Amino acid sequence: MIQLQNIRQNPEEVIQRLSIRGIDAAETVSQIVTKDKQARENRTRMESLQARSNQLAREVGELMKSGKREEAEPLKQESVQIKEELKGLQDSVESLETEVRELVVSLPNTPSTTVPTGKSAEDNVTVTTWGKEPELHEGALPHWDLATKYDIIDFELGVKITGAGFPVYKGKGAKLQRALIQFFLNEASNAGYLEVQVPHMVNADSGFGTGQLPDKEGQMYYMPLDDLYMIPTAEVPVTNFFRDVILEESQLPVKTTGYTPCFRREAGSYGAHVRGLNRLHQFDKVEIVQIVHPETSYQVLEDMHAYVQGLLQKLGLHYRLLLLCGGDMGMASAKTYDLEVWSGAQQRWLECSSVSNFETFQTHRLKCRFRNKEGKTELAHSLNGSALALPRIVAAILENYQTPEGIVVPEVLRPYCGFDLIN
RNA sequence: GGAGAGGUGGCAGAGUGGUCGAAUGCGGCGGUCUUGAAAACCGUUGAGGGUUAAACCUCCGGGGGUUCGAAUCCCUCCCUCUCCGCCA
Repeated sequence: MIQLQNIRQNPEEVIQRLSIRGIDAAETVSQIVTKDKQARENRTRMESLQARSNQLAREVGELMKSGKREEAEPLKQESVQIKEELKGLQDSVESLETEVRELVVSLPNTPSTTVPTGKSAEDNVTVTTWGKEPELHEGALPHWDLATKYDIIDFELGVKITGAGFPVYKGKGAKLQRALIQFFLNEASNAGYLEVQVPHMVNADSGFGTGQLPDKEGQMYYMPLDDLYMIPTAEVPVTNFFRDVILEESQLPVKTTGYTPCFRREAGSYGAHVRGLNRLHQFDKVEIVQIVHPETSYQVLEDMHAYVQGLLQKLGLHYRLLLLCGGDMGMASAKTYDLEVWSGAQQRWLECSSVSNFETFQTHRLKCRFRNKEGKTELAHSLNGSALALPRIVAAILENYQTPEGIVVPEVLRPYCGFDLIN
């Protein structure tokens, strides 16, 4: 969440920054400022009463010790009175602070000044495009037909055992999937990320820490019996490693990578563009996460999308890099790049990675700090990116590498697959 | 699922209802000593809020209660560990 201190000190700037997202936060911000001021005034009074109360208790203690029970009586009386007064004050401070907190939590992150203003995907900026459209042979098929033709992904079987959006990968389809995971993890390790395996369910605290809760509750599968959520991305468990952690400055940056399946309810997103692997309830993804010094986070953001581009290039997939406009970014992000891979048979771009700098939005919620040179604790910055999300990569590989003889496996994956053609 | 134990500062581990934010040990940091290091010794070392700086306030799993005063007593919830059962 945004730091209250920022709102307090620069309300105008916060409003201005949020306008990059196309939202008008003036009303919310002014409410926050007003209520915060009130809360602080009440808190000051409350604390001076508490100080008096503590002092009285000490004095009573002294008197009791030295046997002067009678002399303690008037002090006790005063203490009881203070307690009466305190009760109301405490309630008001608590409710005011809760209101302030809820308002602050409801605000999305303030975008970086380098983020283009805009409301929807149409205002995103294409930064670079790499490679070119593959020339497909006559009768080229979309990946869902290829999946059936070569019997490598069984959507119907998934429907039977679970439901729509839970495909079953079979044979070379399953092996291709495994090869990609292996390839991505190895690349990440080589780039200095610590590989981890994490739980696929998280508690509510973790969901809050990375920004999924309370706002995106409906996007996660929830198990009420145990009060746990299926992870929508490895970002959630991995970033929460650093909840309530104070790092030494010398430990930064902390780089972590993990493969997990991701579970998303995708409520209300059924339609023409969700066929095949385009949008699933369960999919595989390798994620990279970094906790960094605030001064370096924007450089790291550039490094991270460059790293992801490297993966796509090694796979030989035509892609483009987008700088998201304010309105198309997730609420926790200060700046996001998306990578979209070209889907040859569908003739459209598919998002396969999203790389974001959250600045202190997550670390503030997580209380993830580091000790700076002055020896004071300071919020770190967090970033993450998909490296990569598998289904759309699989879709692109199947479609773009198809030939009349079968689907050619990209060179770099052959050692992992153990075959070079799907036929 | 059954039975029991426990949740205190980075870790370990004390704590009689009354200067306890909390003994002690380890670790960390600074220093003395040393050519250097180790050892030894001395000092220092939780977080958040607040203040120019202090004062001061909050926090001993969460929430509620008793009391002038709660880490300590009561209620409640959560979590962890051990044993048994079941099981990959």
